[in-house]
Amino acid sequence: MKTVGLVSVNLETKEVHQYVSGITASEVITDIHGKKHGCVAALIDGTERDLSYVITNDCEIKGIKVDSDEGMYILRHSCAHLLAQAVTDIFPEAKPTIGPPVEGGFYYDFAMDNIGEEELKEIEKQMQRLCRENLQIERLEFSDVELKNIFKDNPYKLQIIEEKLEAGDGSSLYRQGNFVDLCLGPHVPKTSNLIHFKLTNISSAYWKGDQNNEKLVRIYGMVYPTKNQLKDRIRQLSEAKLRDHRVIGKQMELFHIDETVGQGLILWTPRGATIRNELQRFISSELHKQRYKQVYTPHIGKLDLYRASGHFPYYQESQYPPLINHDEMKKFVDEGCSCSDLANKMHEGDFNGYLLKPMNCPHHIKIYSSKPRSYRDLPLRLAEFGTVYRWEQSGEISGMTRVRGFTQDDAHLFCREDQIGNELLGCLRLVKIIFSTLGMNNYRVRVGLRDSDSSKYVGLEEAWDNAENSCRNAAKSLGVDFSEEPGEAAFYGPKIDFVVKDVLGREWQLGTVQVDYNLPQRFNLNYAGADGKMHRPVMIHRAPFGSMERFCGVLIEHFAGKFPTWLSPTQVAIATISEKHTEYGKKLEQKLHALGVRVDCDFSDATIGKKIKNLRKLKPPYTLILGDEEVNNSQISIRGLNNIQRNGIKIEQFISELLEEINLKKIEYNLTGKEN
RNA sequence: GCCACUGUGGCUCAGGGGUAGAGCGACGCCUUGGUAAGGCGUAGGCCGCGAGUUCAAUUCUCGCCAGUGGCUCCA
Repeated sequence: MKTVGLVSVNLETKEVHQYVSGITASEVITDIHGKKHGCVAALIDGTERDLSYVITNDCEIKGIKVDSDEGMYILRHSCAHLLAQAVTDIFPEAKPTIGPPVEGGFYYDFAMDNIGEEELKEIEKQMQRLCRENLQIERLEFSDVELKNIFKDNPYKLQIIEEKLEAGDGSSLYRQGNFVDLCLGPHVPKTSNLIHFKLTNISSAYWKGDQNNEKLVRIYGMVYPTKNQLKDRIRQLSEAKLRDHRVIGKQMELFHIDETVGQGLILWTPRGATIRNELQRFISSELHKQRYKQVYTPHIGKLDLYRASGHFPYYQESQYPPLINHDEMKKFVDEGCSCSDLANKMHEGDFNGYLLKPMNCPHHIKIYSSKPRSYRDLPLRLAEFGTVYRWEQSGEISGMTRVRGFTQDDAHLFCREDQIGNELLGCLRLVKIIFSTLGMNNYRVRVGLRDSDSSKYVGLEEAWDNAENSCRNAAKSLGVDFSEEPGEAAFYGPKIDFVVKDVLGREWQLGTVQVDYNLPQRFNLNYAGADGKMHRPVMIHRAPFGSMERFCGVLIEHFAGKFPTWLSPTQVAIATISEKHTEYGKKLEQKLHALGVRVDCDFSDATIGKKIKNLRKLKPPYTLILGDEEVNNSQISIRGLNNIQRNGIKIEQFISELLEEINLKKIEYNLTGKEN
């Protein structure tokens, strides 16, 4: 062995250690951190390497801990290989394609016949066997010619090799037992490192994500360094399932979707409508404070309006087809006009039908232009809970979060160029008030800017600079993390999006604020300036909730149905011990109802335990228990949703505390204290 | 839109070529009970819709509709 001294710098401590050339990364890390170093790979001179990597030169080395983000990705990636090994063991004809780690887990796509749940179990078992065999995972280097020979039966891998050749990335191979896969690595050292895994579901995908390509079987899974982490995640997922707004929505009777009404069309049942109504009242009062004007506009508009706005020509695919009037319909029928003729005529503007509005802006623009405007009128802020209809792809539609008819808490601000900054600030302030009132603090802000391809965008360069700076400054003023994303602007202006993270870790784009130079131009909007000349206003579109439907869906999951009292469809439930207490209960119900409190009662002859159990399905913040004790002393006993109990409360005290909690829109249930 | 899977009383689900079952809920009676299921009984279903195969279809096949998980798209 050569005895060349080599320097390795431990990045964490900046200490310098000397080793004999030919030592592995693993040995170095063990020397520095001890045997239980918890590393799955090493970062050597900034490049991720296997622990078995042989060091022959001076370098900087740092262990990659399994529970770091990088370490988890390596673990997941290795587990994807393990999955592929098990699948090819059981189904020799299956051709592995790609299997990357993703956030929360990994997947692998195979060209093979469809499989079901039972096969999935079989694959899991085989993976477990392979883990217990504790196979070494080793890296092998081959020339491209050799690689092509190894994968000669797998056209997908061959394609990848070709592309890698082109990119000059070089290719390597990883082997565990009799299984080899094309991969750059790094990987964990042994299959036993992967034992805490679970396959989660089977789905389908297309080669390279293109539906013109072959369809592949995709298997998803997750893996963790320890059994407890895996168990925690499984528990978290099953809890998240219980929070699913589609499940809770049914249980609490918040909304209904009926296939005879139509896909993606929400029927707000009374209890859900209550939540929506409270939210709308809340936002209306904030709009009033910010000197918005509320308007109402119809659900349809003439096709020409949307030809002028550009919505009809550019987004026809995602709209409901236009409506046409009786006379025209009759004329076309008499002419023996086919559907495609009709479509062509519509497209060419031969007749003027109506469109279900895909956006509210054209209507609001017409309100703006309904009379001459001067600079003194600006900013003009027009708000509407405006319902719009869009033809979402059928496979995309889901619960309340992806629908075809939805109501935006929309507004359009018409302002002067120099007012943009202030207006944006106002918009963001509004969003912040709303989110913080609802306790939704896990969100991030995305500022969408233009990229270098100027041909994609309308409006003047200087105007864009101004708008982008205003967006940036407004986002900064919020005091939350924000990212600037070039290329994410709309063609008509930069935008600020609010992305909320739910309990499952999924992200939902809710609120949005967008600057628009396009529509004022298309509709030739103007105002008289102080200089006596006509100027063009700028528009800002903004919707803090996005849509009432999606927002309520996300809120249901956010609160797991346990809404704060001011929002809860049932604020107080009343359960009596026996028939003797019904009269007292009814009086109390009337009193609360008269004060605007939403009450549900159970005066039936069921036992108190049963009544509580049944009422709990409505998730009322407070359940009042009324028996002899309470009736005789003009008292109540309160049982909270958190199961905390308070007895012997005077009715007047309860009412004043309850009303205070509702009026202040408190998030916590104050009357029964905090859960332990 | 594409792929796979699913569709049985209000809800959750079992069953399966000979026209249907459970639990919860609803309703009625008994019970008058103190904090997550008291007892007994009754009603409720064109087994998603339409065709085909069959002596016979809720069950098998095809088409459609809808839901679920993905892919793709999202002004």
